[in-house]
Amino acid sequence: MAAQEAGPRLDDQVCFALYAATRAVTALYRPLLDDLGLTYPQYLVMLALWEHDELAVNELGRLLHLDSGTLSPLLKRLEKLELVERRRRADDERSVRVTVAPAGRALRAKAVPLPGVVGEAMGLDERQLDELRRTLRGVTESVNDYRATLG
Amino acid sequence: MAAQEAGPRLDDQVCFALYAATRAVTALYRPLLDDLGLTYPQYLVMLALWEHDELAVNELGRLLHLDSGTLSPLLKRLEKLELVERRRRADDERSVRVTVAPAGRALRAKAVPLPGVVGEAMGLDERQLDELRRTLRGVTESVNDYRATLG
DNA sequence: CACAACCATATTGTGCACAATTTAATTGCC
DNA sequence: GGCAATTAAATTGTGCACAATATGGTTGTG
Repeated sequence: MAAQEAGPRLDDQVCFALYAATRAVTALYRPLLDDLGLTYPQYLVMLALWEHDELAVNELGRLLHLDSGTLSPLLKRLEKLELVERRRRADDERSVRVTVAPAGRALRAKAVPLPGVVGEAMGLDERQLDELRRTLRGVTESVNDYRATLG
Repeated sequence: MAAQEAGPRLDDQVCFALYAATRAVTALYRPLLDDLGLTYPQYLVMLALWEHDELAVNELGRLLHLDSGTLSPLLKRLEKLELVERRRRADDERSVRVTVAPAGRALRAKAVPLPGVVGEAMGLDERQLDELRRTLRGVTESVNDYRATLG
């Protein structure tokens, strides 16, 4: 009954399944996003900005679970592409507000078909996609709560 | 009926849920793996080697879906830590076979409790974990097949 | 007002991922 | 045997992630 193996096995790990699935999906996005001139993390930032139109760096970080070490250089690249604008707030010079530039707004139309393509490639129906998303959000929240009890 | 939004929304994206869950789980692993002196990708490599004892770099790449650009420097770091050994095959000098060094074998015992901790932190029971793993593997395979048809 | 505590962002350094190229060895074909 | 095609790793360059630290601005307290 007891496993002969003296340790954890690669294929038993849910974490590896997660890791592999994430990389497969972002690899699928890559050629599609190439047409928009974006990387996948840049695409996520644009998604957040298209929805909110204006966000401080720390608000973006809260939405995407990313810190300034990741976001600062990424936002500079988006700025150089003229997709976003960054401006220090007049009433609090510590804070940088990020807004969508005209070229960034125009890009949104090209992003509309992406989720459809990716959803189809995943081979799940609407209900399964919904359940997977719910499960993953539960895992994320549960793991982050658990981490908070340690750190 | 039709969405008012003119584009995809961040929270609707299964891909973002995947991305967030993967990063949360690897962040949970990080302090645990610090005790073993490993990063998460290095841990995956050790998992594969503990199971197979000897693998060529391209076999390792097939198992983990990684290429030599990622694996070569990673394996050199593991070699410097004296956890693995790398040796060119005598009968085919192109191929590098990677084996577990004594210190790497000893490390396996310390890795045994990890999956239990992580499983618990995810807040899913055995059956749910199993289903999630199966779903994720299906997604990975389906997406990779889809990518292959694009070429 | 001075100044410590705090806050938001930026910078530095390490280690993945991955595309593209390079190097070196092997195989296939004549 | 000679030589093009193929194969396996390694290298180079870009862009995340993230820890640790630095920079500069703001707030609270005496």
